[in-house]
Amino acid sequence: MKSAIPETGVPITQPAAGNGSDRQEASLHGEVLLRLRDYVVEGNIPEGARVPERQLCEMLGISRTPLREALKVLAAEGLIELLPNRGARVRQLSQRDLEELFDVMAGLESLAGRLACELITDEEIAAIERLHYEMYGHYLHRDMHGYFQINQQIHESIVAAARNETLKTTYANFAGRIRRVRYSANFARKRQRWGEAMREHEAILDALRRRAASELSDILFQHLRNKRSAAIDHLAEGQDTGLETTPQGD
Amino acid sequence: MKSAIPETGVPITQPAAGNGSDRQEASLHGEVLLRLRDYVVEGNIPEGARVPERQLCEMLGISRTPLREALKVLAAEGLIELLPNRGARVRQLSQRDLEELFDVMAGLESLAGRLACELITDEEIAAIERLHYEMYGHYLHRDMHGYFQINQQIHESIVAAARNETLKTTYANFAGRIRRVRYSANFARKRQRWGEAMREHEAILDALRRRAASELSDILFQHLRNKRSAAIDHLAEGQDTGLETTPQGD
DNA sequence: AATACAAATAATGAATGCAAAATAGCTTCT
DNA sequence: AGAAGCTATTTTGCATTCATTATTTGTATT
Repeated sequence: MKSAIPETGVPITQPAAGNGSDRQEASLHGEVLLRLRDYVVEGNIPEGARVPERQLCEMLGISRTPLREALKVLAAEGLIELLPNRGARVRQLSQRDLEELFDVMAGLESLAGRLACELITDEEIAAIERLHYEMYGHYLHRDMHGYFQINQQIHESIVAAARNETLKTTYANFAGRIRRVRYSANFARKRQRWGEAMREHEAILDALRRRAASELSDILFQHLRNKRSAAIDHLAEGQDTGLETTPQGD
Repeated sequence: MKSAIPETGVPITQPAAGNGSDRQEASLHGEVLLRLRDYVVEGNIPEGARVPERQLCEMLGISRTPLREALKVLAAEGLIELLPNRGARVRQLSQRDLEELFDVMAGLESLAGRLACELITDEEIAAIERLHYEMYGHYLHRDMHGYFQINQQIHESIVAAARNETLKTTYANFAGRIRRVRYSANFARKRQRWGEAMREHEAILDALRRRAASELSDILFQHLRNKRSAAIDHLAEGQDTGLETTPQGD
């Protein structure tokens, strides 16, 4: 058998030349790290599958040294795991792993809400309100995809309003780990749960307007907890196929 | 000038032989990573100072390849930073960085408390109570060091009671980043603040006994927030000397 | 004497090379 | 035919080497 990795190979020719998002890294290993991380997060390699060094080197047009450095970092981030003398594999998340990840995400968002209450401006709240109503529109039209997009933006806005770069980075890290599952989980959302989620979002907005830190913290945690349940349930159902059926549109 | 790094060099002769704590890593790079992390966390290299590859290679008795892999990981963890073509430096934390780190730690402990309320056993609570009274004894005897030790144990017990390995790992990561400062901050604790901290701990224990998740979450966050203030104030005072005077007993 | 310039030296970043381990393939034996 | 054992190939882990960039040292000039 060849390998399950699609050949999206675009060699790194111009290190850190204006390639879309302005991620800083000028060094080769930095470039490799960013590209590999995306590559894995986007689900280009099946869960549990080997991450073949040689093939990736060819794909990226580099030697093994910077690639291996990047792999070590990805392993530290929890995206892959390194088996001694047996190479790297895409980390397979057990149900328990997912529960833990969702809970930590819930804790981080809960913290973000708490901190946001301290310094958030009326303008920022207004912007979130606009997003909220936009999302409500998608809800009414039963447009799951649009809803999901705005939903993400709202949560990211709250994290941004916390004015804590460390928190933001950590949040992004965990978000990457569960991205595929999360997407899948949102599609699994039952109609009833969807309505609940909308109500929770209204409560979030309300608490935010009143800068009620503790209260917002509680609501956000519960909100994420409920998402967790939906996601876990969904996965438990489709356990056999695992994540391979996860939509990867974007 | 030679270098500011003390020669604690003990070459890695027996990879993962029973060297105290049972840290798994069998590979060389893993060994190096663990040792280097401790080396940096324990403050053997002054803040902002270069991390000389060659010297560390000699000290550890390895080549540059595994060392550089470890450096990449430490950079990802936030302990050091890599300047392009200019090597690694021990990350110097600005006051803002510290504020952010303390807040994230506060959020994580707050989360830990919330989760702990769900499944903590009476035995675990009893164990924390014992620690609490032991700590109270240190408080009465004005034994700052003993107090600090037990204090750490209590917070770690709460994190452990959350039954979330991901959280535990993340918590440990952040704890490592601010370890030196934290130690210093505890010594800076004024008598009045010390009394407050004891009362807060009593409230923590009370909420834990009642499994009052939201309440415990709030108390823990506030508790850590107050620690943050003490630490930041302390650092602001001794800004000139920086952290070099930090006691490093253990 | 101080500054600017230039060569020498050392450090970094990445590629290559080599030994050990794992996997695959083949043969042999029951 | 199937299992067990042995060899060949591949892959991994680390050391070494090479090119490039920074830093230091020395020299000349104002």
